[in-house]
Amino acid sequence: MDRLPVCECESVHRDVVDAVAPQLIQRDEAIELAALFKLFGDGTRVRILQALRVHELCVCDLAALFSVTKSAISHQLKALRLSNLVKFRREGQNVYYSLADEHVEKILDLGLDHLRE
Amino acid sequence: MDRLPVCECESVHRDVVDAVAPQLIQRDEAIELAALFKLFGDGTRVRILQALRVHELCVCDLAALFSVTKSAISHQLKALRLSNLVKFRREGQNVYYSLADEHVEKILDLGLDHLRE
DNA sequence: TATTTAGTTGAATAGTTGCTCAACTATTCC
DNA sequence: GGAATAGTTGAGCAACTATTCAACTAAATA
Repeated sequence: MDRLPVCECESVHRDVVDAVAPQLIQRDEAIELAALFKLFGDGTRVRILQALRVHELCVCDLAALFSVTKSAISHQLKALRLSNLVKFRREGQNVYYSLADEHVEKILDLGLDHLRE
Repeated sequence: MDRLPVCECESVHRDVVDAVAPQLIQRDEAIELAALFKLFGDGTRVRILQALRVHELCVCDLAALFSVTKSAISHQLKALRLSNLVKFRREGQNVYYSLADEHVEKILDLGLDHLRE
């Protein structure tokens, strides 16, 4: 049985491919990883995360900082919340958001390093 | 003149917002940063990058590894190439791709750390 | 209880994206 | 030069995404 049902190529470097294949991450894990980075892949979310590393902020503060609606901020915060990139606490009518852990900051910094190098 | 033309909120923590605002990255830079992470935000591209950290590979090899067409791989490689995440060399009919620098690996590792912690 | 403000949510929409297909270029070999 | 194979590219399409809008919940205050 052919091990390459889709690719129409014939010049596959069989030895290299066979050596690389077992070292790859699983397809499902790759998709999870991509889903994580996807959260960093939007200008609004990146700005939210960068702001939260300076100080915890409520939805209104973030909306004011970026001149967007509370609704837009809240939608993005929900996505960040569901993936455990931010945490929050309610105090009266306000909900204060902050970064969930230091991974988030490290990822942001590495990205900036790459851009600025 | 009001400094917050869009946000309809009234409970903005003016002092905190004013303190945070000057520490934010510029909007344009946030968008660049998001564009960078967006490249890591697709399962196929993440798998390509993970494969290339093991060994340089030609388009055919990648297509075979993931059972997708050369065209799909080539489109994704183009995106990665344009953002300098991968480099390539032609040898005869083959074009061999490899990672452009160690930032790429570090970002991938941080992402995996976050998932696996 | 009624009112006000902060925040969330779902539906709708406009914009983006990843893949497929077909046509194309580049290189090798005859 | 002509055929074959590797790779690239652009158009088209289906799936996804970020925002807006309107309706909703939650807490404070009178």
